[in-house]
Formats: sequence, structure tokens, C-alpha cells
Amino acid sequence: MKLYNTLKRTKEKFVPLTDGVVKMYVCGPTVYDYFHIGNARPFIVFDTLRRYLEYIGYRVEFIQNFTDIDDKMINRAHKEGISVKELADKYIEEYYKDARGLGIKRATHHPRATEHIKEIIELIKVLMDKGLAYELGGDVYYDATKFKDYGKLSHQTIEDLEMGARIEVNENKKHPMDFALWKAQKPGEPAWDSPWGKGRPGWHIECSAMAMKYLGDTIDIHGGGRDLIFPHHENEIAQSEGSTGKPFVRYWVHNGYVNINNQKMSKSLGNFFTVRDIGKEYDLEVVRLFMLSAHYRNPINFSEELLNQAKSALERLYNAKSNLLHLMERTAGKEVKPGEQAFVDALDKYREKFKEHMNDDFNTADALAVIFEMVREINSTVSVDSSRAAVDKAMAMLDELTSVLGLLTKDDNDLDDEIKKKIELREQARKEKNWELADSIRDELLAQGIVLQDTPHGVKVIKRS
RNA sequence: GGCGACAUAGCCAAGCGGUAAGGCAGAGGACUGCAAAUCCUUUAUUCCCCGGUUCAAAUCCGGGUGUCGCCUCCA
Repeated sequence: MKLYNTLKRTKEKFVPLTDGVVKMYVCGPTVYDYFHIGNARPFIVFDTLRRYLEYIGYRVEFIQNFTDIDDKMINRAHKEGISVKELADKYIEEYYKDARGLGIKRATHHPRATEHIKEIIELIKVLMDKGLAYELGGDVYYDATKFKDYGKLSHQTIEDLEMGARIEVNENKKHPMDFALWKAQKPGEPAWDSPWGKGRPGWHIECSAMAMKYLGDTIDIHGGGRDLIFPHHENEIAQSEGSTGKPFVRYWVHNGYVNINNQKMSKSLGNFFTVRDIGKEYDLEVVRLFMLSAHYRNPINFSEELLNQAKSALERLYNAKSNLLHLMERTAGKEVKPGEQAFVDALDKYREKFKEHMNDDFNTADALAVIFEMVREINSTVSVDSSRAAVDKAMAMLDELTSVLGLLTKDDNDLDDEIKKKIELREQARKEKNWELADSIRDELLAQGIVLQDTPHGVKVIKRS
């Protein structure tokens, strides 16, 4: 498989450090609020990468953190009159709810910054000992000029970066590019004891500390949104490589932004939609399909119209699935027919094409196109006259490929007795050509999200959420 | 000022040297009691513009134009 590496600015063949095992770290949310769909993109993208790596046989050790202490956390907790810990607990739980809706699997671990203060302090100590950090009135800063590779990820020299710097927060820092590893406690803030007095960690240090704790000094893949390239990931490199002297990350992978009217969605611009709100009007699986329909490195525009397009596309996929389910009930015992082998072989070809595209920097847009092509072939060749084996095979292949993308995961097709009774009643009415009654029952069920489709071989029932 | 990305049908969106995937929407047809779903046909002689390289360019190079991003918390 090939992956685009931000560090090298080119696609590279992916070979993990340890055969058969992938160590992957992705920056998770700061849990001070519900997350928006801009935040959702990396979660979905890297969940998909993880699923694919597992699909092709790797064991993936996947770590995604929760930032549960920083300025935003403190401010928000103050505003709500609760502790930072209570705020974090609440939004971590809410994160899991939305993530579940988006089809995002749990990581191997979801470490929290506040539960790794010890590791963070140890790391800062090493940096101090090596002369890469300095203390200033209870704060500790990383001395960016002392790290010779500073800027290698964002492909800027420290001078270029400095030239563009817009604001300077702390005049006392030795260099504008120096960043806080440890922040001295201010009144009313949560704090931990440290060799430099009471305080709390800076933002960047937690990821270095936790990634190295769970995955080792050198990890295979580190992911996140483009906006983390600088300064966050640049600083992670400085911290980790500064302390160990070893390469920190072998493949840096970054997803593009989610835009609103061609402009980056962000909390500060206020042009964002939370996943929670979208979930009130759409099945969140629609959002997942929407995200995967573009290449992960390209920007993606978000709008209701586009969401509706994704919704229709998802329905096409679900229709194919329910078609097959319907046919499975009606092809029991049917023997394999001559000529069916060609169809079965064709299905295997789709898997190969799917993998080809996923192997090329996990091009989910192309992979999805392969699934749609396969769906068309399945729809046009499988029928009530097909063998059960052919129908099963089509179903299995559809399941296999869609599940790699985390799609088509809902298969709740159980109907309660009352609905079954109404369907029977309608069948009776249709036999008697009582179209009025039949149509009114159909409309009634439709309002409940039950779609009835009449086929020559009985009624097909589809549940819509 | 430094670094970078993008511009493909009505709307999205792949493709990145070999003669325009896929989805949504639209039109016509088949099927249906009517629908729905599905299938078939159809919708870009052409990929922002101008030059160049090449047997061959949406794809490479040069120059424009436009949009966006990072250099500040941010996924």
C-alpha cells in the first residue's frame, strides 16, 4: 500500500516497522463541547484507514487521545460552573455517542492527558536535561532554535516561520517559536505538582508522551487534520525526537478541511455544524458516506444539498442489500446454473479493483465507485431465478467491501407483529383489487419509515430510519 | 513576506501522459393496478485561459486568472 507522507511530500510504499503490526496515533478531540463535522473528518478518515489495514491483515495498535486539560477546557468549565474533570467526563461520553453514530470503532486505547501527567513530567525533565528546554517563572518552554530539524514537517525554516508570526503572547520567551511544555498555575486553575512548581502541561507535550508510552519511540502512522501540521505536529517532532534522538513518526498523514462555502469550518469562525445537530435530521451514516466520497487529502465542501446527495447514494446501497435479502428468502435450494460462474468471478474482480484503489493512498472515492459498479452488476444479474449460492456470494461481497468503509452496517429488519399484520391485510386487499385500502396502508407504513415494494414474487419490506 | 492546495457536466467527485470512473439530479423507455425499487438508453469532442514539450496532455513545463489554506487556538 502507498501512503502520502507529509514529511516527504510524496506517496511512499507503506512498510511498518514491525512486520504485520501497525502502530498508529491520531490526535483526538479537546473535550469541551460536542464535536463538529470538521472534527469528524479525521475521525472517520483514520477509522477507515485502520479498518483497511486490518482488512489486509495487519494488527493495528490504534491510539486516539482526549485532550482534557487546556485553556478551552478551563474556560468552559468556569462558564458552566463545573470542574474541568466533570466537563471532560461529560463530553467524552458525548464523543462516544456521536462516534458510534458515525460508525467509528473504538481505538485500542483512548488515553487522557490528565491521566499521564507523570509521563509528561518525565519527558519534560529529559528535555531540560538535554538543554532543549528552559524554565521561566514556573513555565517551561521548548527552545525551538536548539532543535536543528525544527520546521521539517511544515517545510519552513524557523526564520520563515518567525516572519509570519502575527502575535506574540509572551515577550519573555527566548524565541517567538518557543512553545510551552509546562504552564505555571494561575488562580483557580487545576494544577499538578512538578519540579517547576504547580502547573499543567502545554498542549503539544501530551501527544508526544502518550504516543511514546503506548506505541514506543518510533511509530508508523501519525494522523490528524492539516491544521495540526503547524505548530502541533511540528512541536511533537521536536519533543519526541529531541528526547529520544530517534525518528518519531515514519508516515505523517493529514486530511483536508471541511469547508462551508469554500471556507474552512472552524469554531472561531462560527461557521460550524455539530455532528450532534446533524444527527437530528440525518442518519449519521450519511455523513460517513459523504466524507468518504472525496479523497481524504482534498478539501470537502459541506452543505445540506450535498448531504442529501449522499443520502440518496446511501439508499441505493441499502436498496441493493435489501434486494439481496429479499432474494435470499426466495432462492433457497436453487441449484447453480450454467453461466453463473462468470458472475461469481466478476465479483472477485471487484474486490481486486477495490483493493487497488485503497492501496493507492486509500482512495475511498474510487473504492466507493467500485462498489457502485458492483451494485449495478448485482442488481442486473441476480434475480429470483438465480441460485442461492450466487445470491449469497453477492451478499457476502457487498458486505465485505462496504464494511471495510464502515458502511451498510445497519441490518435491523425485524418487524413487529402489528406491522406484519398490516402488511398481510394489504396483501389481501391487493388480491381483492381494493387499491384504495392497499394504498392507504402503504402510505401509513411509509410514514413510519416502512417502505413496501411490490415485486412479482411478493412484497419487499425496507425499514428506513 | 515565506510555504502550499485547488479549478473536470446542472450539483458533487475520481482520474494526474494513451484518448473523460462513480454518485446525485434531469429526459426517454421497460417493469407495475398505481407506486417504489431495478434495468436499458441518454446528459463533458472535452477537463479555467494562453503558450510550449510530446506520436499522444485533463494529466508534464512556462505564463496568466480565480478561489482557498498554513505561518495564531483549531481536526
